[in-house]
Amino acid sequence: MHASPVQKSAEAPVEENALRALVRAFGVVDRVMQPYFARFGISGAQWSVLRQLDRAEGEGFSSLRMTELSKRLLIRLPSATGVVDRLVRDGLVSRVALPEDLRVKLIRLTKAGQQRVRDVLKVHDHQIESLLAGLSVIEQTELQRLLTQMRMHLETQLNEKDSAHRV
Amino acid sequence: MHASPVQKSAEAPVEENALRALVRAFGVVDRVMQPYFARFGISGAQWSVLRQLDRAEGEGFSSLRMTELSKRLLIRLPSATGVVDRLVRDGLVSRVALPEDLRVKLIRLTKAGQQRVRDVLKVHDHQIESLLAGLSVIEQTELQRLLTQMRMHLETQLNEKDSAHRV
DNA sequence: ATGTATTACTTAGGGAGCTAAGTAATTTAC
DNA sequence: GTAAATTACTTAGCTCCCTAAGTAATACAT
Repeated sequence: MHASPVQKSAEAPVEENALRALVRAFGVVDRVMQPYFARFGISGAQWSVLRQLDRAEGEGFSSLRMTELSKRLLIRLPSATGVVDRLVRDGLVSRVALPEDLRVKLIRLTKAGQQRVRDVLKVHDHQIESLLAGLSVIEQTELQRLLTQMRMHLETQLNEKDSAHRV
Repeated sequence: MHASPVQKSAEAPVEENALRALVRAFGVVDRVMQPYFARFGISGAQWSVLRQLDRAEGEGFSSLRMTELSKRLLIRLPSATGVVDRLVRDGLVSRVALPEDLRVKLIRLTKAGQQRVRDVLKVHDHQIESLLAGLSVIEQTELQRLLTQMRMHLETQLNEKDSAHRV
């Protein structure tokens, strides 16, 4: 009945804690970002698409095909179809066929989509900054390095398994 | 200064990269873990529930109520309801009413659920280790520290907004 | 004691991710 | 030149997360 003593810390191995920390941090980030994007009438996933298209414009491409989009977003093709469906429905993006290859659908920002991107960008840096205000810039850089290193490792692992598959 | 032809402010601020790194890392972790858990006939979310219940047993509680479960999992109550529904359907967990307060539903592992936890635990440490093999133990610890610090900050921020709400 | 709040949980409905199984269009192979 | 394979994308069906709106059961307040 005395609840005070010791926490009995379950000694979960360090690795488990790092992973759990990742999952939890992501969960919280997600819960903060969702209402933020909702103010603009979009979701986080939708913003990712809009930003990629905007970025593509900066690189001189006025549109992206679905495969390219899904690669850049690190999601599977069917998931991309869904997000794009909703963006089309909301008039922020349009699907255009590529004449040379009718299988390909090019996705591009509509005027409204471009405007939406501008609206978000106006306050975006500020939002991101406040999200990460709990860490110093040096810590942010370190965090990014560690996460990227981890991701690289995992992607290698994933690819290996993929090929093993095919053997 | 130097900065070449100045990439149009593409100076993607550090913060954005740290956040993106987080989102991407989580995505990849998720894609690795999903097939892993699938081998045991469960999902990642289901594993989280099973593990919490197992952990609770270790702490001397043979069951957890929904609110407690959702708090531990850092998800909202309705989300917990869904996961538990599927675990009940699959016979790994059971819902029992608390006589003193009929609003409360106690969730506990069934025999099959306990067995499933044991099956997973047999290989779990190894799996987690291989996931994080891209980082040294020191790096893992640092990553965990940074993520936790970041999460704390965000949770504070969330709570503040919640209260602002109610004012 | 009785009517109102609060609490614990579920239901309804929407977005997003996944895999597996379509459907066209294009390429390759014979 | 047609049949088979491949490619690009969509559809179907599942889990999981969310918010908002129920529904009971319990607590509170008069």
